[in-house]
Amino acid sequence: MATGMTISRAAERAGVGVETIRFYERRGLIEQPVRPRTGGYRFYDNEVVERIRFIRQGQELGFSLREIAELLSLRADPGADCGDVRTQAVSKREEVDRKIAQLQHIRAALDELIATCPGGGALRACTIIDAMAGRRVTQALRPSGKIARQNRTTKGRDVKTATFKIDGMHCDGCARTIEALVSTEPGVRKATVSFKAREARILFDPQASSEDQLAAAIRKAGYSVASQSS
Amino acid sequence: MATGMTISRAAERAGVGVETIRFYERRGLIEQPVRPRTGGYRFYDNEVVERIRFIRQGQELGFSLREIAELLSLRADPGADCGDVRTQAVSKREEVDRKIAQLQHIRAALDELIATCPGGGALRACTIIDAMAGRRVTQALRPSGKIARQNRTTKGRDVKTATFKIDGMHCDGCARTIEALVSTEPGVRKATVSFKAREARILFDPQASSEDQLAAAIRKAGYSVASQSS
DNA sequence: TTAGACTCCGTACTATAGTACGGGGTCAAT
DNA sequence: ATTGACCCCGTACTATAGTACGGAGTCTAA
Repeated sequence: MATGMTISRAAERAGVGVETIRFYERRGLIEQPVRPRTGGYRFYDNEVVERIRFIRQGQELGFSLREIAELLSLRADPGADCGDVRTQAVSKREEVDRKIAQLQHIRAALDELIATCPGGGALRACTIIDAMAGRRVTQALRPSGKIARQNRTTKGRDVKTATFKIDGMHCDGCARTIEALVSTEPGVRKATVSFKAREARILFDPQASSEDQLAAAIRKAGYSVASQSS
Repeated sequence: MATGMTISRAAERAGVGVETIRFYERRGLIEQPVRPRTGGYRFYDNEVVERIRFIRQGQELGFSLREIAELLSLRADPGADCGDVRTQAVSKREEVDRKIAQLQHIRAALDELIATCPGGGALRACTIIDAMAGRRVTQALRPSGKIARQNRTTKGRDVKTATFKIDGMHCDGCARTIEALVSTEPGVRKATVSFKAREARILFDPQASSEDQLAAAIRKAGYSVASQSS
């Protein structure tokens, strides 16, 4: 393989600009390249291209140039203090593991979002934040319904039914989303939302909540409540 | 749970500065907080704290504020076409997968470095670059059994399963990388790569692609395909 | 040997993501 | 009512990571 290329060729191969290579050189991220004489052109080999690619990759993964420099300077030389290098490498590995775990978290949240969106998914994950929180706080109120309605025998219970006309739903998934979200409001016994009828029917305890509160909860999610009747 | 705190409390909880919150607000990353009157103090709830934490996390993982805003705006609700949100979420998930694969790659390289270091053994992997390169270049072409079967689904669409033996993978990250890359090829329905079995199983439409094309895609990434079905 | 492409170097400029400042307003406790 | 801590807003400054510029030097092929 032709080892030896000008700066522009190396830049092209690594997918960066010429100036970027010079910049990395100044920052000490890549060593001073070979040069025929002082003032002559720099010459690069594939190793440097590899190194630059690694730098870019590291940046995409959220490492700063300083951190990348640290990674690059980890070398298993005889002569360098192995224990020290090892310690550093282990701590870097921990950081990498942390990042992987966080990404897996986000990935799972996206999965949930994808499952929720096109209608059919019954989970109440409207945004990634919800989806991420949902998987931290264990599913306390799954739409299984039984547990949610368990502790109602304490007081003499009034039960009221509110019917809202809702605009802004785009699919059955939206209806499911609203159901889930309304169900988290205090005092709500049952929520049935129909996408087709553009209507929400909510069974709730008027001592724990009110039509206004429920409507506000629905509006907060970005839907508009056109009319409310009890 | 105390819902309602001043900006400094929210900043403290989220682990950022007060100015940062105002900055995110200006950038539209967090919504305008509730305020008693115009000119009054902002009031935040835990949701916002959660959101800010998510932003910071995203940054540590190499997402820009713009990208994070995109992630945050993915919501299964009105205003946006559900199909579109889904598409975006899927593409974000792909990006997350790519990052995870790269990190697993780096992780494996660090492992190698750690393993190499303290022993006085042969030090072939001196730096991470070496360790990373080492897991791409391996070249051991040895033909083994080729398995391919043609399937006809109920719709009459041709679906073929190709199984490749792959050499050169050094960790699970490599397997994820190949999966991701093969999935971008036209006509590919599903790609499953096992690091342990050194095997790729690809479900594809033979009218849109071919075994040769798929194998070429894998080779292009630096792995070697030991056997390929026809 | 000369034109044209490429490279050298230092310096200046840009984008992103905050951080700091300062003159004033708000709030809760004394 | 006053004080002191906190907050408001706009603007200015900083760090990181490049990018661009421009005049001069280098290479190479005709």
